Amino acid sequence: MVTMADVARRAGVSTATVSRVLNKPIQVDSRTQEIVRTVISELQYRPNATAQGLASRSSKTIGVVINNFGSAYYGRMVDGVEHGLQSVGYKTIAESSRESLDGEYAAFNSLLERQCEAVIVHSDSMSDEEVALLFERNPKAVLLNRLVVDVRERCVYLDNVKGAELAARHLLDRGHRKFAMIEGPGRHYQVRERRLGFKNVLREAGVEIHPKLIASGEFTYESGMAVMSQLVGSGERFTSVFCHSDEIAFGALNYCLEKGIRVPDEISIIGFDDLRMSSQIWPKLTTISQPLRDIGVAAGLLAHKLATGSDPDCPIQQIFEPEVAERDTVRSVEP
Amino acid sequence: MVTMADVARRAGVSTATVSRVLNKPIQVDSRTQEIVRTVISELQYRPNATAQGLASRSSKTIGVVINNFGSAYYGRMVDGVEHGLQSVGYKTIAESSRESLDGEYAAFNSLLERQCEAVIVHSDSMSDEEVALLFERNPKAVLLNRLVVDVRERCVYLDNVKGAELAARHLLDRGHRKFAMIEGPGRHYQVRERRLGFKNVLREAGVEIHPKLIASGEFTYESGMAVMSQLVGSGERFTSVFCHSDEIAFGALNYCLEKGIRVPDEISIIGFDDLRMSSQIWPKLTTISQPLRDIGVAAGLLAHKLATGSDPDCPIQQIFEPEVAERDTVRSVEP
DNA sequence: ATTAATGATGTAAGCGCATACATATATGCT
DNA sequence: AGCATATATGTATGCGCTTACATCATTAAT
Repeated sequence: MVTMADVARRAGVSTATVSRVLNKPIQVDSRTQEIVRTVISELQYRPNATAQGLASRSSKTIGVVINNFGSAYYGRMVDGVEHGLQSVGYKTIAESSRESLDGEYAAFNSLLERQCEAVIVHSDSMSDEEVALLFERNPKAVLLNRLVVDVRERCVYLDNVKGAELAARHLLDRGHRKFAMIEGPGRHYQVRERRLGFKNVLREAGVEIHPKLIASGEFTYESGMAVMSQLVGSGERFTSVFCHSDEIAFGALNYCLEKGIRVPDEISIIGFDDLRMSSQIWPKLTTISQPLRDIGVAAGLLAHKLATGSDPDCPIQQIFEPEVAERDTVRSVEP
Repeated sequence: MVTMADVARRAGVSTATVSRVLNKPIQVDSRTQEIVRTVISELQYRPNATAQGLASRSSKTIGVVINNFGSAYYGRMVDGVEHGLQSVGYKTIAESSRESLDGEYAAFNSLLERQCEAVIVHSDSMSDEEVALLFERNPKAVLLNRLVVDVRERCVYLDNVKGAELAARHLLDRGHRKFAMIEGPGRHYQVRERRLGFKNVLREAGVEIHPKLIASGEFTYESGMAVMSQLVGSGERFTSVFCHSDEIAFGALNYCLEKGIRVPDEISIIGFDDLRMSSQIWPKLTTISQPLRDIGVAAGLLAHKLATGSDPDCPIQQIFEPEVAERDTVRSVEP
């Protein structure tokens, strides 16, 4: 490994000067700068970021913990985080929790040990109380796509209640009165919010949803399929179903198509997330869209702000608004 | 920040002892171990991985450069890498190239500066020569899901030629004789391999493919749609189309469905990749499946082997075999 | 010409840790 | 009791870098 000392020796200067041409070039004479630069490239010198971090007590990196890398949902957000951070000269380290509570803590700690100056957490397994406690202990933490009121100033998230309200109104406006809902697992905070928003609107509209037509499963295709089958077999009739995620909606949709139930003619389906695939299937899924990448960017910038204490030029958006992506799986019915 | 010295002082031992209870606990008396451990948790001490890395000259981390985080294709592999490395006590840092050649070099260098002991590269933009040169200069590099013969001992990849051959035979066996092919961008090595494999089989079978029915675009849904439209409009008839990726196939499929062309009744479609979505759409896409996650795991282990020089228990698989995922977009025709 | 200010560079300390080596204590053996 | 060995701990150096401070050479101001 070629070190700064090697460069310094060969260039006939001190290591301090080498360090300066790398970090504060204004302070050094342009001629010596040039010498040092050529030596650097001759020797293929590469600064040791580890040593830089130790010496400068700043790693210029921010961590993010996600559930896994395999799903595009997390990927889009990490993409955004990296993009936002890059614009301010910071690096990103993503670590996955492997879908477990312990994993979330482990990843969080690991990122702190790696000297991340702040860490962004997408927690699916912690309770609100656990999040609040963790954040109280760690002031340099940002919560990704979730709201915990005790630490709301460090949350960047979609308004899930509003998203579910949009879904409900969308169906209501198109004449639907017989609803079903496929929820995600109750431990997820999004599930509680989306349930709330959906029911709010129905209540206001004076429409009932039959208890048998609310069922829950995992946030997966397979689960969506299974739960849809259960709903259809329940004996209760419904003209539309609100799925808590697009993955669930894909499963529900495919169940229908396989069973010859026409969508949207017999049953309308509306999802939540607006994954890229949602507009690439047939029929195209009507869903609630959330700007995952933008949310990631904002989280990155907020984390950077916490890390550096610097105030950015423009305020950082923390609450993002969902929209209805109106496509082909919802039709109008006679009320 | 609480350091080792703080712990040592409070526990009444030297820093060396603290370091030992963390790294080689066998060497220290169980009673002092306990004391140190309680002090550690009292003080909430967290070892500084940066300093550890500097002092031990080993970061125990391996880097991986991918095109982006937003697509599940890369995500699956990163997932595998992380999984494989975790099993040997190594960490992963993924960095994206933002889809550019410069980005690939930048990410590679950045990972080296961050003291990764090896780096795994998924390069879409470098030529074979560029890869070979880079790898010659950097012995601790692994090429992900691509073969460059000059450095074949450091490649972990799918046999793309065979994959395309499988696709061709699958169609041939079902009576198809009029083929079309939608290629990805020619700069990608996979494209060259897949084209080769497909043509190989057709040639052996003595079947011609009309030049007008070979078209290329990007590895995207939109491009697949556009190119399919072009193919259909070409005037040449065909009963089946081989798409170089599932994304392309999704586009082709949706073009057909929107235009009322029945799949597979009028046109059969076969893809390549077997993304998770491929079995979650309707009709389910027949495609060539590649074990992305396993490929990632293997790449991680190979990188670890290069980094440590240690030989793993079992040999590391470098060539992975594709399979036909037979589903609902290919039908048999009368020859 | 003298002094002060400015600019360019060097000196040296120290970031938090691992580890080779030295030391001290306990154990086993004859 | 005396020695060799094993076990437990401490001492001190250095990993590669940044940076406060010191030094020296120029230049501007008086």
